[in-house]
Amino acid sequence: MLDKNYPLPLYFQLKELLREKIASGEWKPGDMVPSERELSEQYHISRMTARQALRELAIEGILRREPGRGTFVAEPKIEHGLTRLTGFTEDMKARGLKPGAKVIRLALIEPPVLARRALQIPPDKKIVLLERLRLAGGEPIALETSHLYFNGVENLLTEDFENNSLYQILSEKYHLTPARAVQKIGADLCSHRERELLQIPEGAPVLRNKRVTYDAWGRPFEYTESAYRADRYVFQAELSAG
Amino acid sequence: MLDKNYPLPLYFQLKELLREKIASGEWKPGDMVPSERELSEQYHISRMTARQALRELAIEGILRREPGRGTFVAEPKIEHGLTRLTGFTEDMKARGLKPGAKVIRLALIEPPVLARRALQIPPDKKIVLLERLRLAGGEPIALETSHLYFNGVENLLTEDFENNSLYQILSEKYHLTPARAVQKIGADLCSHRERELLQIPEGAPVLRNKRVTYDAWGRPFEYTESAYRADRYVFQAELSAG
DNA sequence: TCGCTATACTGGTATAGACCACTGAACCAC
DNA sequence: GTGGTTCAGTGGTCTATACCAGTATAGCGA
Repeated sequence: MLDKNYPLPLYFQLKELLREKIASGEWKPGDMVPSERELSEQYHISRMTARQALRELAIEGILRREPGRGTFVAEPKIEHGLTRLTGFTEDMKARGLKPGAKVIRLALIEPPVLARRALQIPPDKKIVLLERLRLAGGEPIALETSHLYFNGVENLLTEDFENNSLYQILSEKYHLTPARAVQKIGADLCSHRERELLQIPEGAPVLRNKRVTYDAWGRPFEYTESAYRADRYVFQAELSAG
Repeated sequence: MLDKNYPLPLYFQLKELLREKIASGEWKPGDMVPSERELSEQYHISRMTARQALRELAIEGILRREPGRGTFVAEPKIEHGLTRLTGFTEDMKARGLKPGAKVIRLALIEPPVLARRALQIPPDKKIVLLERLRLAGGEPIALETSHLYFNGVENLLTEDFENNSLYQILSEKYHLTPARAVQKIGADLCSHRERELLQIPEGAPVLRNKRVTYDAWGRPFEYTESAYRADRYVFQAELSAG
């Protein structure tokens, strides 16, 4: 029941109550929830108060309102995918998998052409190349080749990239936080090298991802090419109009 | 001024009016906008109506509300690199290519399981299946299989989908505008059927895309599976932090 | 059987009034 | 000056009521 003397607003108490009904499974996706008028009568509150609770739950994506029909429990929300900028580690955690990494190569090199162009690197400058086999639940998922370029990038050569997320190290030790990224996603057949490292059959498909990451001032600092096992990984994207 | 007889709701008219003040630069970021009570007196509307306009603009990130102080014009947003929701036609035009389509199948059918689940279709209801070979510059690019379900969907059977965009027809004739979509992008090898239609070699990779599209009320109305030629197409996404 | 209409719902919009907690400034006593 | 009180103004919450357009259905009439 709702309590007028409780410090929390009535509409907020009602929200929690409705949320609980859905979380407990008493109301299932697609079910109609009581109408605004029913709720106002049942809990002795005004229609506008019931309305505010329903409206906010609808904005949160928990309910779905249909004029003339009623208010319904929405289908379970799928996690945000593409629009949020995350690295492999955070990505895997969000999918409920334990992320891992095996460093294959970590070196200061002359940048390849694509990286030089993407990161706008002047001639004679070197970059750090970090190649890692990415694991989830102990299984190889992707081969990640990162090209990094910023002031003092050579300090990265002594970091431990097997037990730490790249973005975590960049953020905590170098005050370099990714603000924006552009990525291109394509399909391809695996190369011989990828075939061996990812333990997939010859001629198996892979998802290729090329990503350029920018800091808060719009400076590109990371260009990463990844090859994901197609049988273990899909990109998820949420699009919106306008 | 606001017009009670105008078909658009008063709070909506007020929103547009306030938006205009901000867009024109009359009100700058950080400025305080008139209080709810001032607006209700000035435009001869109730406080709740003014409140709804202010609340929605705050949700959109255009205004910032501070209890006890007032409502202010928000600082311009930094992010907003959201992926835009478009169909194949608009997508190809944006890439500077001439889009085309060849209808392979257009029929009223029992929905397959995946479509039934995605579109929340009750038993015994039929849907429209539209299978098209999509072209760009005369060359086959993708095989698109759309499942459509909404009130009056059977009228789609007489539409011309070779010379008109699906979203254009839905929007203009059925007042159905896509507001949100969730898509999953993966890689795979082409099937025999795709191989023939897309004119690619056996064992060639394809990009697979499964998309569920929702209208402004959050109702799913389209579930589309597409297979893109990997040698002709890449998805591009812009990500932002936070 | 088919199509229409009346009816009872729904959420959306709108009004008018009320009290609350909080902010900030003016004021006052020390 | 400093610390308190008062007070007007703000957004937040809440009640009660009203009408609208859209939806679903039961029942009637041809």
